[in-house]
Amino acid sequence: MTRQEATHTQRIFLNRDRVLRAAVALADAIGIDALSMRRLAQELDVVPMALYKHVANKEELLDGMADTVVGEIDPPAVGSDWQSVVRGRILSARRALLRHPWAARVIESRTGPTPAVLAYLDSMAGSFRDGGLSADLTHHVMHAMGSRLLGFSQELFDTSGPSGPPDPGLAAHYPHIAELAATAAHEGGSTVGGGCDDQFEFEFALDLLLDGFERLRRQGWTSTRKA
Amino acid sequence: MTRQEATHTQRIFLNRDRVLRAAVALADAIGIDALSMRRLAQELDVVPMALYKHVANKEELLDGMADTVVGEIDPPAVGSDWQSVVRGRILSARRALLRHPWAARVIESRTGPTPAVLAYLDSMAGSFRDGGLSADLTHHVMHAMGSRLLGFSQELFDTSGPSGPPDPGLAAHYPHIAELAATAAHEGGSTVGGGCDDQFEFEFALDLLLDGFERLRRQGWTSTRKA
DNA sequence: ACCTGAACACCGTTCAAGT
DNA sequence: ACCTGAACACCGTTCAAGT
Repeated sequence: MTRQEATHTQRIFLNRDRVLRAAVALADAIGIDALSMRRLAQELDVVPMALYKHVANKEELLDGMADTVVGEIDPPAVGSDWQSVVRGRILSARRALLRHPWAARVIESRTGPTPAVLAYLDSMAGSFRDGGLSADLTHHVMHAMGSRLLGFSQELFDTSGPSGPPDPGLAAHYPHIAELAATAAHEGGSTVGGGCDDQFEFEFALDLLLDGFERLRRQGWTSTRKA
Repeated sequence: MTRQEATHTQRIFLNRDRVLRAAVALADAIGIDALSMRRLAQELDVVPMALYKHVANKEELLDGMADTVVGEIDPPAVGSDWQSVVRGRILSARRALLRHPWAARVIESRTGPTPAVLAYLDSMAGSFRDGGLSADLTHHVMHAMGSRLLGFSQELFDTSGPSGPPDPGLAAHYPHIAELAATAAHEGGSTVGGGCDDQFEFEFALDLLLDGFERLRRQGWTSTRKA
């Protein structure tokens, strides 16, 4: 079959990469809950079962989508102190997650780490070790960071959406929360309903942790449990 | 209809509480993925549509299940320093989540905070304020804690399951991770495959954060952004 | 080798009807 | 008032068949 015939009949062969990239784009467009094998097949002008030649099942599709997003994280910077390297990489991971709002939930739902996640975590562990943290401390530091290593905000609820005017009943039932909300409104400066500055909160928590780790490193901290 | 007749015909009327308690018990038993409206109805010896008189839809059922678990968290201790109060409450929340392994995912999937979560967060904010943290600092501290306030481990993957023997190929591809795994194996003392001490890692991260907050409080920290 | 069609065993939810 | 039965519009996935 010549290229012209292929173009004419619109028979472009599927492959794993095309499936994954279409899945990522579709999830970006319609949300992860609306992404079904059937809907994805429709997007690729193909019958649902055609997908199963390139992906064992939906879980494997989600694995591939997670790895696609993790693959977008920038490589580590060189020639900086370890805190800058780690900080910059995590902020890059956060930007990747913000580009694909469904990605955090998908990564979290994987039962085990995918190859790209393992590679990323290995690289991050290397950055801590290169910065002079012991293997012992690096281990606990990686656990303490947890999903934040991949740019997860770890907030309880997505505050980025439309927050509307503050509920007048809220202050009566939840006085302390109302007080904090008022604080945010004053600080934000811009729109009152806008709520919190997610980027500020993310960096506040990140820097608090990194500073804590550096303090432990300087103290020569080791876990006190028996060997 | 007398009570005997009611007993004989097994017609026990449904109500919201009975539905929620059955849902929690069923999720504990068969896992959250297997919990469907149809399966829950079957457990209650009722036709699926009977549930919709007591719960608007499945989302509202999940809301109720989340609040049931959050309601199990112990009240705050009295007469201690703020760090002990907060720490004890969060460890209680963690125990509740460990009793209901599905709960973290369900709470996280709620689009907004449920009433029990709001009440809990308000109470926690109060504990920080009573400890002498400013409203400003308390606000950022609550964000920094995020889901950890409710006992979430925030780890990337569930390390508590059966971890099996270490993959021999892992050391070759991911040398830094292999080194950390070796550290954990030595420390754990007990079974080599057992992996990490989740409780230790949780308390390590928690105490690091609480210590950081107390340091900021002593310094009289305020967010430096314009008012 | 790669794609198709029909079917299976499920979902959450509606609607109109029963008692 | 509370529960039921049947149906609708979906799922992920199997299997045997097409080309």
